[in-house]
Amino acid sequence: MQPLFVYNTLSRQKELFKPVHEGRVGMYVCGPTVYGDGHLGHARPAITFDVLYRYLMHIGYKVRYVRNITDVGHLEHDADEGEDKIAKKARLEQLEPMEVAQYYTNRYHAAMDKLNVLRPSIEPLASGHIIEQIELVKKIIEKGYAYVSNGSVYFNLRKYQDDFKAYGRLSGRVIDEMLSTTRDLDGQGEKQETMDFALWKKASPEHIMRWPSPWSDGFPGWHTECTAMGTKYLGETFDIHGGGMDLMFPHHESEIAQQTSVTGHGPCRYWMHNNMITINGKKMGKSLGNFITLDEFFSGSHLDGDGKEMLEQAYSPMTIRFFILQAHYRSTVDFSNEALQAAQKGYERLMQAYHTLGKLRPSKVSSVDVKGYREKCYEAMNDDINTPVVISHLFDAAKLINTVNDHHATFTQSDIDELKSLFDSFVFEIMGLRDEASGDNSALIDGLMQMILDIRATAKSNKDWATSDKIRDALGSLGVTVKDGKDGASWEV
RNA sequence: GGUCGUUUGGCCGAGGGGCUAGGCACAGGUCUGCAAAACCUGCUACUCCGGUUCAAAUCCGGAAGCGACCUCCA
Repeated sequence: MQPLFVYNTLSRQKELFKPVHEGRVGMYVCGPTVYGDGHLGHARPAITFDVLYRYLMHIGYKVRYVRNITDVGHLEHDADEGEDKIAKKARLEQLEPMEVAQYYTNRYHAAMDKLNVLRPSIEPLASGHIIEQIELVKKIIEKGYAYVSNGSVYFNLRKYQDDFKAYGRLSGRVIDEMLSTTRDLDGQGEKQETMDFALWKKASPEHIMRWPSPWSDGFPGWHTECTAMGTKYLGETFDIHGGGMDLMFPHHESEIAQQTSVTGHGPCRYWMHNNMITINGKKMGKSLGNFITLDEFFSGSHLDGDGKEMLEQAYSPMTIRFFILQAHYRSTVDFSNEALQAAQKGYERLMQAYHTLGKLRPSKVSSVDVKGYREKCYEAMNDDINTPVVISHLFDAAKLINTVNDHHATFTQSDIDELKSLFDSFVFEIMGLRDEASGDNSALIDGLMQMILDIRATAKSNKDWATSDKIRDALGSLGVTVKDGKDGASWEV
């Protein structure tokens, strides 16, 4: 088993990963709120934890990966009055709330499939676990860490903090100070302290998403679903909880509080957070209105607020995936056309090298050392999933492949096999890249292309440039590039 | 205002006391009827100011820029 080190937000350092149950991993990642199309920012946690999921399986773990769908809706920050995102969208579009949720869930799945993000083991819906959330709230009340106020239930943060002193540990916040400075208990509405957060919220008459509960017809607070569903499917203590950095506070902090108030400890051993994607240096997000949806990337059309086209071209799903993997998950990545185009070129270079590898003829002796790449790639992955370094090693391997192809070095068959296996493992299986160029009827196309290139070779040997150029141009207009080399012509789409 | 993080070459982006990151772009060369690809060569950077050290982009202190989260609000 590879020694995997991951950065634990809780301890602020890299720790050797050791699962609760040997050989098995329970992983929970905060999924999307389905009230709008997924954008580039959604792709980051999905891809980051997809690679972690793939890697854990690759090194031999049996993984249960839970990623929720929030279809109950968090309240809109700037909503008029206590209306949640999904309910608002539904009202505006004259739809059932669940119709909205289903529509965007389908769209999310389609986009993730294109990005080659594996479906999690369990993808629970918040709306399907209202009972579990009510049970959770009951337990918190029983333990004395919540109070009922006018049909709503709030978490008693001060009592929790007095007993556990844990709130703020994850996000590095000093909550005690904040608590002691917010003293005016009057005029705060239903809450005893402004810091208290809702576990159950009574629905206003116009609020259309609602469920019965012991306290009121209403809906669960926005941190309860992850606690309830995480516990249900992964147990009271599981291994990894992931999500975007923006969820660290208050969402994950509150999850810890809820879970700790019931069991005396937090939900998991390792907290992992991916950083944000920025656009012109600013976080890409729904609330800022500066996001570009994934479908827009795939189609190459996005108009910004001023009606200006932001995308110079379409970017394929694998270009997006490669772009994200070329940065470490804990760094911010800034969107730009130039960076995306560089990613596309790099991705294509890697894929070309893989194709070239399949065509190489082995020599009796090897003039290079192919060993070591695999070990270096494992080393990088074990060092907190350092995909950019993995990629750099793979580029080194790609260069070597091209060198051999140009007859400046030689491979034995075992060298070729080793490199093929290296690419299969790290490029395709672990990093989840897909070869977009290779189609299904590739055998037929290969045959046709070979024939066409033979004709062209004949024309060329007769110095019939008109014919050879015509073939090349015609193929070019179909998107097929002809590349003349020393050993004859090859082609690519 | 608070907390945390970040600042690397034309661009993206790793690393993190002495040793080449890698990719993209660009320039020259090899190959080629031309072009493209590939290969070779070049471009060699760490915000600023102090300090520690034989040695700092890397550690310490300070400044500035940028960002995230928070403070209002569920």
